[in-house]
Amino acid sequence: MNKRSGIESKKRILDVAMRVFSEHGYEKASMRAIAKASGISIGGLYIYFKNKEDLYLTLIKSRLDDLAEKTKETLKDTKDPAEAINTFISTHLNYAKRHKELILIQGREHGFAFGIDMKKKFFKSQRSLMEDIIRKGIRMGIFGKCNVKESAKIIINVMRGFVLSIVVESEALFSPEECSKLILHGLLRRNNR
Amino acid sequence: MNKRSGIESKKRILDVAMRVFSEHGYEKASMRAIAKASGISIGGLYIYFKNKEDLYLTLIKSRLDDLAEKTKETLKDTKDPAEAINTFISTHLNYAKRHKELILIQGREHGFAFGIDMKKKFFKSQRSLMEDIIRKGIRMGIFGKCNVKESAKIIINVMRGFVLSIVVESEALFSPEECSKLILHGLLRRNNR
Amino acid sequence: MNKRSGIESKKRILDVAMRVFSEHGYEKASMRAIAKASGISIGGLYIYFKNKEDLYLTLIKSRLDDLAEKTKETLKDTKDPAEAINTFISTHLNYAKRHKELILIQGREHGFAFGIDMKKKFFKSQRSLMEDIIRKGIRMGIFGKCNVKESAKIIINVMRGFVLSIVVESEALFSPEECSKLILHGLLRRNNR
Amino acid sequence: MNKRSGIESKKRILDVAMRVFSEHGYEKASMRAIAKASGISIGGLYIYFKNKEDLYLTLIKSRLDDLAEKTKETLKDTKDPAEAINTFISTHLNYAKRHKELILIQGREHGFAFGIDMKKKFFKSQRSLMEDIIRKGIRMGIFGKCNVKESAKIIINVMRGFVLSIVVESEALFSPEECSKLILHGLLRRNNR
DNA sequence: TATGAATGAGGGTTCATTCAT
DNA sequence: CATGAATGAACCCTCATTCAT
Repeated sequence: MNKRSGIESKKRILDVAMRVFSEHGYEKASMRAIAKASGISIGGLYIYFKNKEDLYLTLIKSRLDDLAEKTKETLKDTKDPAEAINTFISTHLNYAKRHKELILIQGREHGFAFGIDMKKKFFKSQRSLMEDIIRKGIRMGIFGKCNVKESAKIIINVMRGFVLSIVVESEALFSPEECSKLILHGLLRRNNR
Repeated sequence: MNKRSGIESKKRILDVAMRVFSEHGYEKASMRAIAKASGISIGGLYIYFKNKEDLYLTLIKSRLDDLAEKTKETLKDTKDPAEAINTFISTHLNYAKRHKELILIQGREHGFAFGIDMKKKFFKSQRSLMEDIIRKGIRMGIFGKCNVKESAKIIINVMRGFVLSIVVESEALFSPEECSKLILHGLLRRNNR
Repeated sequence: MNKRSGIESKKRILDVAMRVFSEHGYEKASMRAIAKASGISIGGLYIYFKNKEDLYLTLIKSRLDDLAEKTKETLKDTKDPAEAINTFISTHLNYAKRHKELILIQGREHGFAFGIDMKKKFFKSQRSLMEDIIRKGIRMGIFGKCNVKESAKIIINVMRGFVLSIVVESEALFSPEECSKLILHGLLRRNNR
Repeated sequence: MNKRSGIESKKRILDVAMRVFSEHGYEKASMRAIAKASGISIGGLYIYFKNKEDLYLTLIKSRLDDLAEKTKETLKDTKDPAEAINTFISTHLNYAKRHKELILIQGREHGFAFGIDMKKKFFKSQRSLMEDIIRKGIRMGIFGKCNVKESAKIIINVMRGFVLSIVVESEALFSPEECSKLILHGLLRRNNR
């Protein structure tokens, strides 16, 4: 009814869809509900998005791109690898806390490979970012020798676990500071007196 | 009209359901499909399980109980905290790899709080197990001082992330050894030669 | 499990079924529920009754026969037609109040002609009983001239309406005395000074 | 994919539903059957009615409102209470004969209180209409003294019984004239010559 | 562009009835 | 006689998607 620019409508739909998807999960979120909450007709949805999956994927992609962008941005002028780890972790954790919906990314509701390539690509790039940091740390003599690839994977996975715990048990949320500390120093006591 | 013992049928259903749920996710897994794959009629399913949710929850609970049992068992005669960490991690990671379906546990499908109490309870108990290990390590002077609770949370979350990566990007799987190493030693170089 | 005589079991089933049918209606009453409440296996039900319909019909018939018997009994030595009307009405109304389940008789849940012949037969016989009373009253000069058949029908229908109101709106229940009075005297004022 | 106006479709569904419900009863009437007979898809039914119950209730309400309206209309300019009784009875009986489906109103299907409030309200209002008539008759000295409320109840119940007999045994139908006569004059002979 | 009525496959679930034990 | 696991058709309802307007 309201005359809106196409772009505006599309953005509006995406915003609403994020909310609806994160509230009900992919399967239970209905196009009808998204349409209604967007103030757009059902048919209207299909003007902007090929189908439900397309809408969902577009959504996820935009969020993932956003986080990737943010990460790169923040890391840009961090020289110290230890601090970079710190920054990386807190950026991710805070982003996750702010956009709980991201959990959806991981949701395993639909059969395999549902926008999975996109997600893989995202995680891969984040992993390689982390690898760079670690490698640099080792090169600079700040970090001990270790399997760079494996370590990067592990750290990325901590973040992934964090996202999950937002949903499953909020009391499991941990602080970015403690996380950095553990990742950097480990549990074992440093016997340097 | 095959006559099978009730127990046999129930077990058969649970096995098949695990497969179907993990293949399609909760929402997309249909009772029809489970029935067919079980070689049991649709109505037959409802003899053993009140409804779909009941079937799902029973499933998850058995797996969770199993892992909890296994963990406790393995940890029983481990004296060294560092080794305990090691054992804990490899037990979980290997279990997850063997029972990829466990991912379901984490799925954020259907509205909130869907068997979530059960899951919370499980994670809480695992967390407290981990806390005990860390506390013991500190008391013995093997681990450095740290926020026990936070550290436990983080370690548990690494495991959680691992489970997820099984689905999302198998190349992100990491080795239990490297994981223990990172958790124990941290990234920073030990400056005691 | 318990060894019971067949007759005893059959009676037990009928009693329970009456309760269950009247609580849930024919369609919603399940054989399973009747079996459970009877303490008899599902299969057991089918030993005594061909099927659900058979069970229902047997039930209704027994109640109807019971009421018919009771009516005849009570009327046997009533000489005065006016008193007979009185007796007839209060017998029916009280029976209905005591056995609310009778409503089922009228329940129109299933397609036409579901034990309808039996019901017709019952009402026909009650009607002819009433006709006899009225005819006798006219013959004796106590009742005024009227269409006997029509009047009988109407009176029977008052009873039928009463049964219904038990379910639909209990506040519509009326007293047998007032009913007899209306039927006998009518609304118009008697201008015999 | 026939495009019909919403109102047209809704009306069409209601008409068909009335037929189907009255033919099979609420429980046995299936949405599929109603859809098919309406020339509308199953899903289409749910555009206009929230669910089966809603469809049923809407149906009943419209009929009840219709009859209530008709009654009031007809009674409006009837001055003589005796004639009013006459009118009231024949209006109801004729309406019932024309719309046999009204029986549904009374059906005791599904658990208690299923649109029962609506029905109660209807009957209550009809009852109070009848009470007014009777009271007026007494005041005018045309009717004898009697318990107004009870009498009204009884008369309403005659009508109710009539509706039922349409289904159970059509030969029990009686004429409005005879009914009015009985209600007005009673069975007893008037002893004023 | 935009609408929303219409579709229809498919979902979870129930239940009368059968039959091997 | 008695049991109750098993069957499968049928029920109500949802929802992504289409298309005449």
